[in-house]
Amino acid sequence: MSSALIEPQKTRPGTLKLHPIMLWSKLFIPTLRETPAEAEVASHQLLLRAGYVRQLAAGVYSHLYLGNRSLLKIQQIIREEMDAIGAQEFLLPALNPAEVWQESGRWDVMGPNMFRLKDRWGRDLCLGMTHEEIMTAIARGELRSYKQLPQMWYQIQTKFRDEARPKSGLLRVRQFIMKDSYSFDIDAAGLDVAYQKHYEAYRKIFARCGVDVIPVEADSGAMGGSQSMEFMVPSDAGEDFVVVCPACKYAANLEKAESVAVVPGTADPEGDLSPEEFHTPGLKSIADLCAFTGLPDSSQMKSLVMVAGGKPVLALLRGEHQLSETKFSKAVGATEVRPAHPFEIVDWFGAEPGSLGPVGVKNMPVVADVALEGRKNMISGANKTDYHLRNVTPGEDFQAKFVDIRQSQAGDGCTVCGAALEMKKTIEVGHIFKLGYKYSASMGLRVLDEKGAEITPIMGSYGIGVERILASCIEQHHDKNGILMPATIAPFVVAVTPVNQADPLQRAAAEKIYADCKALGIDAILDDRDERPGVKFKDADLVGIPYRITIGKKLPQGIVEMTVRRGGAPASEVAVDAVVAELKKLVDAEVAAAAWSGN
RNA sequence: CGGGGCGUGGCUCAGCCUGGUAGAGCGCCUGGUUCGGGACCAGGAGGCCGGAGGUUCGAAUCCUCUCGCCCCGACCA
Repeated sequence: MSSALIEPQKTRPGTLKLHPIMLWSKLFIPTLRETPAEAEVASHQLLLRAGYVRQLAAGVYSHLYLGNRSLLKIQQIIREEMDAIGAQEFLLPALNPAEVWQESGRWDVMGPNMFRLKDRWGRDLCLGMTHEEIMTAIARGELRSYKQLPQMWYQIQTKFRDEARPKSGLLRVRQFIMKDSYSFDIDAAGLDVAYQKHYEAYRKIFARCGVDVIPVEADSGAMGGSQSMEFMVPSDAGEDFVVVCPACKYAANLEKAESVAVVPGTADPEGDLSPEEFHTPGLKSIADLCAFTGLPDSSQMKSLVMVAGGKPVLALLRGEHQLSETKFSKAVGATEVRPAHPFEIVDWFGAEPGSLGPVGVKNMPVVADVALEGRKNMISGANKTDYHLRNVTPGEDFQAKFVDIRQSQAGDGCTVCGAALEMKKTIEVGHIFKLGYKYSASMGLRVLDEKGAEITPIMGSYGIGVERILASCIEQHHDKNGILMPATIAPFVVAVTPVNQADPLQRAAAEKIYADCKALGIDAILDDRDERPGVKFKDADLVGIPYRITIGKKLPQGIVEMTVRRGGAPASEVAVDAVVAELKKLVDAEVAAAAWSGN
């Protein structure tokens, strides 16, 4: 083996080399033939089998050499795009004193999700879940004048969250790498610019990493934020639902999605009828009533008793619809919302759950979903155990505030174009958020404007889950043989594989090809292991190396093979002298194709 | 936090019901034969059966407690 190969390459000042030795035989790449029993989702299984990660504890993973190489490449892409919009990279402490979190009020709000600890003096500390407080603390100490704004600061580092239930490998963990950036602007217009810049940077980042994302409108929560968008990767391994319109661009988080309910299955009975009680012994569910009355669930009125801010509210929906707690809490202006306990219901209604309805309710507000507006002569509970009413007409037989409190469902009409909406399971990989003044106001960040008046800067925060990009990329791109990494974030771009390591000609050719790849900046690994070719091919496929140059039988005729992992096309024969140039062309084309081309 | 499942060499698992000297395949080490999609033969190393307590002459196996991991649900700035 030529010793030149294992000597560190000369490094120009200021450039960063990941590792000088790229000989497979020298690297720690512990691939597994069998799938470890604890792994359920594809990305988790493959990350383990391909030797990218090992688990240390529930939701805590070690990133081994290959995993770290991919993560570093992802981080580098993020870094480039963040720098391109003028953001500045910081490195912040993971260990935070309680005080800053108490100032913002989140010491209490975060509850058991925050890792907390005490130092030797008994002082409270926590491990940072996110860095709004720290960034704001820096800003308020240093920013004095409008002339210093806007600012965009970011960091790529480990954050902690004591998840109640870590799961799905790297998809939901307790310690993770996150890119978070924070913007400080003089006014809302400035924030709009920072937000838009991040939106575009994020599109570029995800495109370059080879993950297909759907940007969706998201709920900004009870934090007073005005606008928020999530970047979602469609995948069955995900746990967030997103509503998308196949016809127009509409897409929204399920919590927030608006839609038009489908037309009821049966037209309402005509006429100005009065409510009429009927006996329904033991019938409690909507399904029971459908069977009993012979009317579809869309003719039933569902009554849910909620407790909002400590006070009862009656929520009404069409029988087949689900309540959106997010929309409901917004509708009633309460942050804390929960279903009522059965004993409370009996107390307030004098009837058991299953026989409730809006008629005659005086002791609480009634909020009805808009899908009930204009309906008439429906079925509802009678507020008398085992009795229901027919011919109940909203607005006549009871008064209610009509608001959209319904969770959208697949098949609903798009509010923009009317097409039938689809529902997708997704993984959240990024979130951009107009924070407003929450942190700057509570933590006392103020600068002077041009008139010398004190003003509070407006903030935004923008996060990306780095491991989630890796995991969701694998979720989207894998086959029976292993991971199908894009060249942009694969741990290595090409595996140079001599079939017979004992053949000095093959070895020499492989070393030359390897060296030529390095010279052209192609991240190569030379599989110099004294293994049977099948083992090398299987490993290269499993690990997700996008290109392979195989040096074998036809070398004496000056021919080697090039295999493209994605697409499953058969290997092509290429002249030895041309193969690296050919590879370079393919890689460049792939990288160029991954760039975001705009909307 | 509720419900379920599982802890036995590095990995996948058998053995447990019916207590009696801890097994297989893969991987690993040595030698040999092989060498284009996870080779074959021979030899070998490696396990306080998650932990603690109990029952018993005797516990991987039965009982109690505990810890850990996975899945479903609740939760998720």
